[in-house]
Amino acid sequence: MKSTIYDVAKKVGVSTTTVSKVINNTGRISERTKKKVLEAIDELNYKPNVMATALKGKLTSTIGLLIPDMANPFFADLSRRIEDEAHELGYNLFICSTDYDPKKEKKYIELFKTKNVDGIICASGCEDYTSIVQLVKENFPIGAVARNYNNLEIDTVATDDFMGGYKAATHLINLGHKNIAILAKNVESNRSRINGFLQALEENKIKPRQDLNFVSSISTENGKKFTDKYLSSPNPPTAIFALNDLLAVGAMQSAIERGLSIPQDISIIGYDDSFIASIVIPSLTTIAQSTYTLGKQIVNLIDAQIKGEKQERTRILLSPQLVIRNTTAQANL
Amino acid sequence: MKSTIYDVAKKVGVSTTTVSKVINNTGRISERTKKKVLEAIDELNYKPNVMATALKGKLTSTIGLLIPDMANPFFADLSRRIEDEAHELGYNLFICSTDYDPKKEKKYIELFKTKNVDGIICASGCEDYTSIVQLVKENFPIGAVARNYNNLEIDTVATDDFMGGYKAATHLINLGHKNIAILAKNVESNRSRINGFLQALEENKIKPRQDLNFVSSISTENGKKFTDKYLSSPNPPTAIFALNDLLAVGAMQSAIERGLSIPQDISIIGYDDSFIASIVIPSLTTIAQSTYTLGKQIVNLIDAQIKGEKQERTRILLSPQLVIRNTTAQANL
DNA sequence: ATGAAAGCGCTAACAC
DNA sequence: GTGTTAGCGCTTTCAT
Repeated sequence: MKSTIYDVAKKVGVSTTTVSKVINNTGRISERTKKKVLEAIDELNYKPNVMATALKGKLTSTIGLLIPDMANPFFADLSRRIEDEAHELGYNLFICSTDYDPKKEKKYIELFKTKNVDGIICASGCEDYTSIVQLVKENFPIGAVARNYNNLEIDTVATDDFMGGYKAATHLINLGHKNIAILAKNVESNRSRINGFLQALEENKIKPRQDLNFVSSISTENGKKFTDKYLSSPNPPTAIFALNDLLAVGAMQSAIERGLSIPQDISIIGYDDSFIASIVIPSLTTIAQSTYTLGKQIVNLIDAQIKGEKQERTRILLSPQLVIRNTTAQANL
Repeated sequence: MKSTIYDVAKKVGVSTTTVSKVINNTGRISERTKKKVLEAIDELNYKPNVMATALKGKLTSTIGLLIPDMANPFFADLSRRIEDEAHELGYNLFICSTDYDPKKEKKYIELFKTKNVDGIICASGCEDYTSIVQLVKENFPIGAVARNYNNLEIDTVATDDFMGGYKAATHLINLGHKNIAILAKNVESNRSRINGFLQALEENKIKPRQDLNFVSSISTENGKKFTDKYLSSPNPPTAIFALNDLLAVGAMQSAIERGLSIPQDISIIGYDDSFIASIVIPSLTTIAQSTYTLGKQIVNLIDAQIKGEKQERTRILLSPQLVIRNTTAQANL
């Protein structure tokens, strides 16, 4: 049977109060009894019952993590980084995949609350983020990662999406591309990237294509399907900017199936620099977001918030990096 | 402030016992009061406090999941399936990555216990599984997925590794390959696959290569490195059996870098059929394990165990499927 | 420096 | 059909 604080108290011959005090390092306890209590705890292999502690209003050392989909390599990677840093700081993680569905998001947030999580990290990027707003209002410890809610005062660690789009476009433009198609899902982060992309086009007096259609979900299948459409249009692009590596791979498949050589006949650039970017052949030029920094920073921000160490909110915007590999080259005009 | 069972009781004008009874559907309550209580619960948006319920010895509706690495696509996928089925049944998931380290496994299991999880699903596959044995002894609800502890009486859903190895070898042998190298990590599941592989070789009177070296960790880098070694040996293989798709991709990279054509010059077969198998070009022939079935079944098994619905343990062995794509062809002798 | 006692929110005998 | 009461394991005043 699991030993309780009573067992420890009885064994040492003190009250549970005393034991509680040495555990929490509160009040004043003589070195002698402290030592004896510690020994007893060790011998009995006593572990405080989190349920009971939580019931008394203390923390549970648990964080809830909301992501769109664990099976998406970028988020799998990000989750792993968050997990590592969270464990480092003594937290356990509840992870829930929302599939960009605000209903699921809401349901999971309620779940998190009934389970008394100390804080919530949100990377889910639902278009309707009413639930998040609500949490902020309640002053519940919450942070956003890889998402940038501009109008919300919330701890944030994200990459600069506008800059990412700008960098991708600039790279392609410098290679002589003027006819660039876009592969994207219609979510806020992607719209920012597209704005950055358009800005670079404008600065170079290049008129954007008018046939942008958003994919319904992020998958290689959709990347392929939409690229097929672009390539069979009357005015096929010489380059494709995919706002996710998975979509980029779909674009590659489409091009190859049509007998096009990458990057000689068509340039393709992805986004995220997930591991698949270095796996595909030719390896994918892409815009990198550091899941490591993203994960580490947000956990520390949330931790500080939970501990009440800071009142003001912090917004960290990381600079995305262009990683040039083998899917982009001089435009073949 | 969050409302408690007392608030509900007061509002309706009954005792907390009555409220508790309608919540748990125990005892006998008149339809009239039942209805009134339910209404009050709704109005106050009352949610039972899990901590308090758990303290009374009830379940927490939480399951702990142990996997080697969330960033590994196979396990990311499996986790997602488990997550979906678990939510379906009303469970929340704690996920921890063990990196095949028994120390971490032990630590996380203790963590799970202090957090009062109802059960644990283990896919971590540590060589030293003392902690798992201990759990079984304690009669703690536990199940193994994608792992087959032969000598342990434990709920299990796994694919038949021996059969998987056998099928891979047979496919290659039928294509005329006699000189096949292996890429694997030295863990139990892989050793079973290799045994199946060797069995097929023996049945066809083919002598296995003697230069098998296990990789220290599963990565494309290691797949590439070890394939480099095989291909520069005096007697390079005509086919490679990689016990993980990631390793297979590394093998592809090595072959391509040496100017070999796949599958004309060398055949490569992977394992798992994770999404990367259909992403790489040429797409990868591989042995498929159904993460969907694996995940769904183990969660149901654990659920039944938690609810005390079954005493005997079940071992489900799924049949792995050969998925022929474009990296295997007739041996070029 | 230590302990008695109340109470966190809930459930389960047991009584009526 | 409903309520009284004790207690799950712990923390925290408030005494001493």
